[in-house]
Amino acid sequence: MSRWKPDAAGRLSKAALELFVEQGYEATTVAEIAERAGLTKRTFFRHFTDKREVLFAGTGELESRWLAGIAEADPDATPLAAVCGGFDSISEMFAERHAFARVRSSIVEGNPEVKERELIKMHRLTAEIEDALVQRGAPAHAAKLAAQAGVTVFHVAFGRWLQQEDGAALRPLLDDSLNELRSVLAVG
Amino acid sequence: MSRWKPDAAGRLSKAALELFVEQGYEATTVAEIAERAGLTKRTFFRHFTDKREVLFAGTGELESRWLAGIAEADPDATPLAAVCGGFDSISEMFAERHAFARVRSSIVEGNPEVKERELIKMHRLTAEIEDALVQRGAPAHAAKLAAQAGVTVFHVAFGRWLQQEDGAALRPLLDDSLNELRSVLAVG
DNA sequence: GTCTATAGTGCGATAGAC
DNA sequence: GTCTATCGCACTATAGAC
Repeated sequence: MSRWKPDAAGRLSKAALELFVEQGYEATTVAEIAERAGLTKRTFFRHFTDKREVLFAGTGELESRWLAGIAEADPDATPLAAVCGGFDSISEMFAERHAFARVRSSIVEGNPEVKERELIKMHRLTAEIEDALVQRGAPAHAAKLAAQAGVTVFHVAFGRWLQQEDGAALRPLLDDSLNELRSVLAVG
Repeated sequence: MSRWKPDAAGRLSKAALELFVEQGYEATTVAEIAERAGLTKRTFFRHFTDKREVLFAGTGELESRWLAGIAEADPDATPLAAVCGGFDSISEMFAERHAFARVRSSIVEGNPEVKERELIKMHRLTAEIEDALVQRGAPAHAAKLAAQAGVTVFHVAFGRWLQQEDGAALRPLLDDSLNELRSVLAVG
């Protein structure tokens, strides 16, 4: 039996989301979040660099799944095919988190400073995908464009998934989104 | 004869860029910028909401040219064609600013807080392009994807243009970038 | 932990243009 | 007289140095 309850970071994230819903993001202090999680403010800052960051606890998993998907793609696959290689795994990851994702999204969209952080995270993710493609031997330009296209496809599909009332699968929306991007580019 | 020298904002921008090159962004104070422009700190903040913003004085022109290009596009043009409608005007705008753009870019890339602001500006621009496409009657999804594709194309082309030592035209790079995006999406 | 420098704000005064 | 761009000064908040 360990001395502390497990998953301090998870408990902090959960407490934070609850409080943000109850009283709003700005009105919630780090001390309150820590208290609800049965921890101290100091411990909060050991796990998260700042208050915004508690809303990005899951970001690392998206990134690692996506990059793993690229790493596992057929070495002969095109850059775009490699980028899409992680879509199955990503969709699985979100399968049980639809309600959570909707709540989280409403907080992010409602707070410009959190939204900013999200933009930066997405930008970093794009850069890492690009790097991974270059590692696979993709030409620099193709890597940049494929990475950006993949993130756009994800972003659009994810937005549509969030708009759904029910938690239907993300996976088909990713394919739809990719096909729509293709047809948008095909004409004109 | 008016009481003040004209173009206070322009003088502030110029002074700021010079000082950022000479001593770095962080090491330069707003008071120094104002002094070099023959103005006071208080006046600086009448023209720019904060220190970062002085590096985005030209952003509005890019935006207005791009949106004007969309507005002037053939009503029957596809969303993507409309998005590309402003490329001529945008290329002209940068024709005489290659050296300036390279210097500015080095400052933006070297300062995370400025880079953040740039990401946000790009995001807003994308949203405005999307809105303009919706105004033209484009379906919501197509508008979002075409806007994002257009900004990606611009971003990639602009990056390549900045890397050039000489100030060759931006225009052909935009076409190249669009064609590369098409071929990246065509396969895989 | 304290101190300092700087970002950024509020507000009244000024000196013209109209 | 009003309007506008600027100045000047006192202020707060905070990040970084020490």
